[in-house]
Amino acid sequence: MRSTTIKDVAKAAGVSAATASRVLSGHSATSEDARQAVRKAAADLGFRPNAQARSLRKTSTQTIGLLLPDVRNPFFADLAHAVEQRAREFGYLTLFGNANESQQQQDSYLDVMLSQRVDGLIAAPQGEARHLTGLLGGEVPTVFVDRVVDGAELPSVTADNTGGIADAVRHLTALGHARIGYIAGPQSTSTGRERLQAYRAAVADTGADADASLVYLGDFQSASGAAGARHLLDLPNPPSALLAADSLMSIGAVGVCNERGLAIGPDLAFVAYDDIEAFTLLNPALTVIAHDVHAMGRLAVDLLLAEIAGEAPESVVLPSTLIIRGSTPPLPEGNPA
Amino acid sequence: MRSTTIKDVAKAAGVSAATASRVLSGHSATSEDARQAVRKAAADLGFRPNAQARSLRKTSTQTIGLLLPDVRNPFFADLAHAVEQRAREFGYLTLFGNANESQQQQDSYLDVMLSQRVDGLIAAPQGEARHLTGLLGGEVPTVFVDRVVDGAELPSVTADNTGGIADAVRHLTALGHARIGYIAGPQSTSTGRERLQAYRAAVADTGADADASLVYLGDFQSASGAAGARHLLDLPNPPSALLAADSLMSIGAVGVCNERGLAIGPDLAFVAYDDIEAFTLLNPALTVIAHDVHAMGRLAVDLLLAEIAGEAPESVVLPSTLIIRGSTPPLPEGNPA
DNA sequence: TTGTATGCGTTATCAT
DNA sequence: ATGATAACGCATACAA
Repeated sequence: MRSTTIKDVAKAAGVSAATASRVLSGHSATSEDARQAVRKAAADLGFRPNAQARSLRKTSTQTIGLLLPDVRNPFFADLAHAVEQRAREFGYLTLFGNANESQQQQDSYLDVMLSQRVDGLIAAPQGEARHLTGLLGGEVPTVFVDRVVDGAELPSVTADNTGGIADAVRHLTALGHARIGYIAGPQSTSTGRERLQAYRAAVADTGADADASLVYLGDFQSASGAAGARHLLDLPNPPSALLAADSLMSIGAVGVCNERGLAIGPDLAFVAYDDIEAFTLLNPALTVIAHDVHAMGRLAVDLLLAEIAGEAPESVVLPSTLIIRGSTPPLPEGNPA
Repeated sequence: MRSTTIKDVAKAAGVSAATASRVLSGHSATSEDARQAVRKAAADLGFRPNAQARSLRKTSTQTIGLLLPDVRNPFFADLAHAVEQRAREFGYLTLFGNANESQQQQDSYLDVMLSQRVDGLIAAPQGEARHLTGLLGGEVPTVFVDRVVDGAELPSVTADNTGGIADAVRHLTALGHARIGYIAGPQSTSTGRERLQAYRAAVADTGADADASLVYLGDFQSASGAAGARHLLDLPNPPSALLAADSLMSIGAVGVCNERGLAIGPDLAFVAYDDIEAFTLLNPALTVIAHDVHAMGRLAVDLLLAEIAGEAPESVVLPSTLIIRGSTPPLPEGNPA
């Protein structure tokens, strides 16, 4: 049951292991005879090189680690796809870890990936710098994607959180909304923090109501979006517009509105973060803050490869685009007071 | 820049590499003194064992491969999550591959995973038996999930495709629909084939219209769902109900209906395959054929571990459940002719 | 062009 | 309880 090794191939081909290795990796000079014999023997025996042994000898594993908080979030699923396809173009296998929005699982995956000697790491991290840097103290080239960790001086590819949220708030206040409810992401993530800060700044800037009870702290999962919507709609003086900080929380929040027979659009304006196809199917379709996820994943890989090559790539911030749809219609009752 | 090895730890602790190894893997007997010294040295140096070297020496890698056709499909994203979490419980790392609904990428990932010497493989395959078995000719314990490959005698965890589709067709005909449009999955997958066959059988069974033009062959991606809807709605004698064979094609199809101002429910009954949360947000919410994806992923891991342990686990078929929602209302115009 | 010998980092064997 | 040594499978430096 032991799998065939290069020695078996060499023996069958009547050459030394070294020659077999040379033929199979196609590097050094080999004779036509040797090539034929070795190739035939390898095919006959179904030889498959042992990647472990190879990467023990070389120093690279041709493997990158991708650490994501939640694959079930369509944004990260798309990101995973983009990263994996791009890495594949360069001959890298993507080792995928799902932290499940949990510190502990994140740390444990980080540990495993470093043990696996991935050539590089792409992570959408959470938590604090000393935590992470303790783990990956310059051990391996790393790029942050979507999220960053303050104080960790690493290249990153992120979205313009601030601009996206500001656009959304401006759009809503321009429509006449003075009380905008905000379902925030967890403050243990940079995106959660930045977006909340941007919301507060934009509210202050546009003169909308800065009532602290208009903010609900969620956790980027659907259920917390539902809880947030309930909290905000139950307020004595409920908001006339809702803004949720990611797609899953948006789904939860919209579900609650439907339950209550609140018509999104006429009764309540709604802006979602991240553009997922299903949002265009709702009636009305949701206004969203959109990003080029594909570019994000692609760039993350490119930056990582540059880093692996010894360069010091610049971080990239991708633009956010507000896509206005039916969920944020002009208010019928006229202009803001 | 070379990472610290067990020899460095041994030297710092003033013991041999063998003793250091014994302490760190906690197997054999060691003295208290040795344990303390080695642990301290390892911590000080930030020693992280090289998994490559370890699995070269042992025969296992504590790694399983998961080969999926498309992470961006919410069904497979959920499945990936379930598999990964379950594997993790048993100390296995999941090596994840996205075949992108492409034979070629599937084969290439299979090759890489076998080279990486995964201890087992969970795959939602496509294509033909000789193709796959050529690749994984008993080399590694394997379990099929969701899809199977005919002729490959391997344990599998699948859903009751036939029952799910039959329920849906019966439900629609009971409502009075005689012409049911079907957007099928690719016939290179077992699920695509089984579901189409089930549709045909159920149509014959219930006496609905067996017009071959009511079937459109899609590819499990959103765009083909849209194309299918257009094709079917443009028929001279269009169907009064639509059934799509997966969630992404459902999304594409619903988009087309919206574009055309066709009201799902009143104007056109709709049943989607797979229950994704966003479907409950539509107005009306979609009737779906649902499955317990989490159980599917979990079971796939359990079967695989059994196989790795040398057992011969039985295949499992999970039930399908028809969840009736607003997209398939009773027809106002009375009973079928 | 080819073979021999050595080492990658770890653990199992066999002494002591 | 511990140390020296060999071996896992592969790729390369060096010799021939």
